[in-house]
Amino acid sequence: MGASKVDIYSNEINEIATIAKVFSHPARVAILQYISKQEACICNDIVDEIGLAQATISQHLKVINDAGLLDGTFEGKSLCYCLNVNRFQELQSIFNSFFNQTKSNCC
Amino acid sequence: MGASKVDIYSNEINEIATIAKVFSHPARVAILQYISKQEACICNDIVDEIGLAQATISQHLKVINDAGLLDGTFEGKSLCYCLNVNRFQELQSIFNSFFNQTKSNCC
DNA sequence: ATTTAACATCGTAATATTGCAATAATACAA
DNA sequence: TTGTATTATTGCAATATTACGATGTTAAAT
Repeated sequence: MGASKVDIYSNEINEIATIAKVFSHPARVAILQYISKQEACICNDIVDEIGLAQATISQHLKVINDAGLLDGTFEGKSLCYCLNVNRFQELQSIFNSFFNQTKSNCC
Repeated sequence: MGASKVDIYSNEINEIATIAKVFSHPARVAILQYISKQEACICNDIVDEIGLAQATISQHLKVINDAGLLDGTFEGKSLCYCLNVNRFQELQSIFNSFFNQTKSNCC
């Protein structure tokens, strides 16, 4: 096997897991942190900053983008990757509501 | 490759990614949610509830436990898995501080 | 001491992820 | 159009993860 059995879980559970997966790799966390610190940044900056190959960074950016976390504007020949703050806060609040509804009542 | 280059990131970044990884599989999210709803539960309950093999559940429980999220008490021949609420809230707050310090200032 | 019940661990197969080099695609500049 | 710079995509190789059956382990019951 090796594949997650996605269909046996509720949508809510799958959503939490999908969101968490975005943050489950340090490169993506670093990229998000870096993007949020810059006024404008292009992929090559990220490559220099993080220390992975350009292809690898591009791949991680795709994962971040698929989660709706990027707002890109085209500026000349280079892309401006920006954090989609609304979406970011949406993920935060989905996560927090999971945390808040998960309480222990034994031990 | 296939292995994450953990050593090129800060401790904070690796910590976020490590925490997120715990929640990045729906089975673990479901297990956490289930544990928090029960007054006492043992592994076999979880197996029935989630629909994965006992060995698989046990494996996921190990990941959850390694994150410090379980408080287990032994009751006779069966284990009582409980959520470590303090640790759970600690993870929530680490996550939230990451979210809160990550803001966009372009676009 | 045996059996039974509940979980853990091991071994293994299947799939996913990570990372990079090479190559494509795109947009601007000359 | 040709070149150049920037990012995406493709095609691997290496490692990680997921899942399960089989087998251990442990503790209570008989």
